[in-house]
Amino acid sequence: MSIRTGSRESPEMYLKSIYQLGVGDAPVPISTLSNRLGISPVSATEMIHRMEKRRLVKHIPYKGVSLTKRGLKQALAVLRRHRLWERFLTDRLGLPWEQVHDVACSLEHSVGPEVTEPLAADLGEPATCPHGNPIPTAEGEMPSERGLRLHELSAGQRAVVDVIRPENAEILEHLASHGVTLGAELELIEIEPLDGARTISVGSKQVVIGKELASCVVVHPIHA
Amino acid sequence: MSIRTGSRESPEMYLKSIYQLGVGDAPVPISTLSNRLGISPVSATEMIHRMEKRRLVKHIPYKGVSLTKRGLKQALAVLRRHRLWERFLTDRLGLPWEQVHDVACSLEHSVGPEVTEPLAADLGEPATCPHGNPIPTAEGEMPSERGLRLHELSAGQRAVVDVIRPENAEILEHLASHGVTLGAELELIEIEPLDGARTISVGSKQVVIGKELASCVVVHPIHA
DNA sequence: CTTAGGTTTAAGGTGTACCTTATAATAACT
DNA sequence: AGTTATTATAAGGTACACCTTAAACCTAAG
Ligand SMILES: [Mn+2]
Ligand SMILES: [Mn+2]
Ligand SMILES: [Mn+2]
Ligand SMILES: [Mn+2]
Repeated sequence: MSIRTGSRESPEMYLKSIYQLGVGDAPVPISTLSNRLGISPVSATEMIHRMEKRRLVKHIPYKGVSLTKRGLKQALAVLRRHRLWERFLTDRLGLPWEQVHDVACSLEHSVGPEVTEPLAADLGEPATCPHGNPIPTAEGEMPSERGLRLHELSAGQRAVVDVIRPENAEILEHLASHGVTLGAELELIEIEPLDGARTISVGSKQVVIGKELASCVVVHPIHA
Repeated sequence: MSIRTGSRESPEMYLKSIYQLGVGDAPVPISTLSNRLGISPVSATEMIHRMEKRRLVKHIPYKGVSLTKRGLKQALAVLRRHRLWERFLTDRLGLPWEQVHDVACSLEHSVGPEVTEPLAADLGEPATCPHGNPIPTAEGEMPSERGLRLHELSAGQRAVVDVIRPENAEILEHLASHGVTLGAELELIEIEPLDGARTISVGSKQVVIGKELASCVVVHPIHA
């Protein structure tokens, strides 16, 4: 039977986080990483050392970590699995979109391409996850993400919702309850001068959304 | 983010194995268990001790291990997940039946009922896995398995294949290549007096199968 | 009733993945 | 240049899940 647990989980989560925290080729400070993962900086450093031995990351002391070619490839593979499973959970099983992220975070470590690719085929090779984030290709190419954040719109502008990020259950649920879902068309009515809260109209309703929350919504402007 | 790996895998594999090795209420010797799992008896004993603290098993020294109510419930839940994933992999993704067992053995530890039950519904609440083994119900009831093994048939008897067990890739592949698949109708032609090899006819062909292998095939006799 | 063989415990290790509490080293800022 | 805050390392732990070798123990068979 051979049990061989292997535990790919933790290193894969580090890889994914490093990828997602990185902007351009700037190294990610270990503190940022440890913070995101909810792990002590000392433990994160330990893990980074182990991963460096496996040539998954490069650590420049006092600067941060960056992915090697191998690491990047693996990170994108995990991200692909994650988003494909999310699609499966919503499209095939009908789970609510605010719930699928956590489940997918567990499934993403459990299978290889022999399952992922047939799954992608069955789902019709989707380009994005249910929250609008692009799915890396099987070859490890990440489609470039373009788009404005909602808080970057100016008053009077109309736009369509493309992505919600991060994929936090509370955020997703809250936005959805106000009608802010993928594909929704909205108009920015006004910006509160003091706290930066945004009043938007979506559907027939008007909603007020804090600047913080507004920055979670990625849109593309339209002229109507 | 909270990484919390938890590692349900190993204990769950022990539970599943104890369930499958148990006949009736007889305790399973740890040597049998350690053997099945490919783990040293000392390590298995260690694990059993940990599981006993969690009230998953009861260990009677020099006799063996048996599942507690809690342990049994969990074992059947794992088995249900395993067999549902197998069905998913064959029915939805079209993976070959000799390959799905190993993949399912990884997936079975990754999700809870919030996924399993919608999955079961999507699959049409199947009663058996692709290899014919019964799927425990969501309530934790195991449908009783009845049926003769192929090596228990006498010459001249006709029967239909219900289950192949164990779900070993080589065994499955070999049998399938001879036309011995679920639902196949066969007739036992003769039994070799010396080594007990069975000559059977299946489809239009005649095949010789060792006694060992014949015992992996569960059938129900028919009168034709 | 003895004893051989299967079973358990003891002892000491490995590697992973986390923790805390220091202390050292460095980068960036005044 | 000196101070401060961040970052890294050192040291010592925990828990899991495996390993080996050796001694102790029980059971069941002879
Ligand atoms: Mn994950
Ligand atoms: Mn998503
Ligand atoms: Mn398994
Ligand atoms: Mn099966």
